[in-house]
Amino acid sequence: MVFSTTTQYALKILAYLNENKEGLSNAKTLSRELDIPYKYLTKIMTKFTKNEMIESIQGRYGGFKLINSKIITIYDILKLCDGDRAKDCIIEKIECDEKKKCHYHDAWQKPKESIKKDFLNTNVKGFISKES
Amino acid sequence: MVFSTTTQYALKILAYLNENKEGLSNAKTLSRELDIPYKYLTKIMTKFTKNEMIESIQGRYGGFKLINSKIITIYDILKLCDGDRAKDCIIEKIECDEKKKCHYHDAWQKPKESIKKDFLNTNVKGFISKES
DNA sequence: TTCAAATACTACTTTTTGGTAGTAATTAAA
DNA sequence: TTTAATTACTACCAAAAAGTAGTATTTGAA
Ligand code: SF4
Ligand code: SF4
Repeated sequence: MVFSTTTQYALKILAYLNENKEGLSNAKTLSRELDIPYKYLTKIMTKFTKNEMIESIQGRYGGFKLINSKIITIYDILKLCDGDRAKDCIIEKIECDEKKKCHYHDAWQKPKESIKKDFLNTNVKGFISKES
Repeated sequence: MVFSTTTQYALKILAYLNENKEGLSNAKTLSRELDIPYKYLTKIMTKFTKNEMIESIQGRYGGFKLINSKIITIYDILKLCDGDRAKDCIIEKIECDEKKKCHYHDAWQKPKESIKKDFLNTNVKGFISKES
């Protein structure tokens, strides 16, 4: 179980933007402060912007900031960064239900629930759970 | 959060060997039954054998089987398959303690505990927890 | 209107992971 | 002792992720 480099970068970035809610953060600063390669960072930022995860202001004195009204969960980030790889199940058999479950299914349930509830399904800004 | 292809293969293999505790399972069968590329599988198996995770019998009528006395946890598999990538923390800041923790630390605790206790730290053969 | 500093875009290179190919070594039954 | 089926070894190839380079576009202040 692994968090991809890109996901780790993304989480760091969002945490930073959350700290700096009021102002704009520019790529140069983010790169320096978070120790992320500048060019790689800008690539990620553009993707975020396109997916309306954050807002970008172009031109001189531009930068990035969180969209105040928007709830972003860690799961949203995983999906965006890792795409298909971010799945709920370890083994990924095509057919499985209660009757025909794999060796790991039961052991996987508790961690899975905890991940979804406490971790994935919470807002990045301050961690207020989306539901329940 | 992602389980690498190799880890997924490994888990499937160990589950299969566990089903077939009595006999030997050979690479050809494992490859066919678990839908894992034959050559890639044999590569993994050799690594497992070298790390004494399983036992291999060479030559005709050979194959692989679990070592009865041995406890293998899912975490052992992760470490073997993913090496350095398998970590306990998402963000991997170098310096962090209770006083200086990152944005995600608290939200990460519960899932982390559950993963370690219920999932990672349990024996692959039937999931008897190693400790507590 | 000019210009400097910022994001956006396109294309490439490097590193890591996943997968293949071919051959050598091992083994037990015939 | 021969042989066929098996694991082990070495080397390579392909695909994906991570990182880099250069240029175009945008923007607000001077
Ligand atoms: S039985 Fe459960 S753990 Fe196993 S493959 Fe299906 S969903 Fe995943
Ligand atoms: S504070 Fe906790 S979650 Fe954050 S980097 Fe450190 S150990 Fe990881």
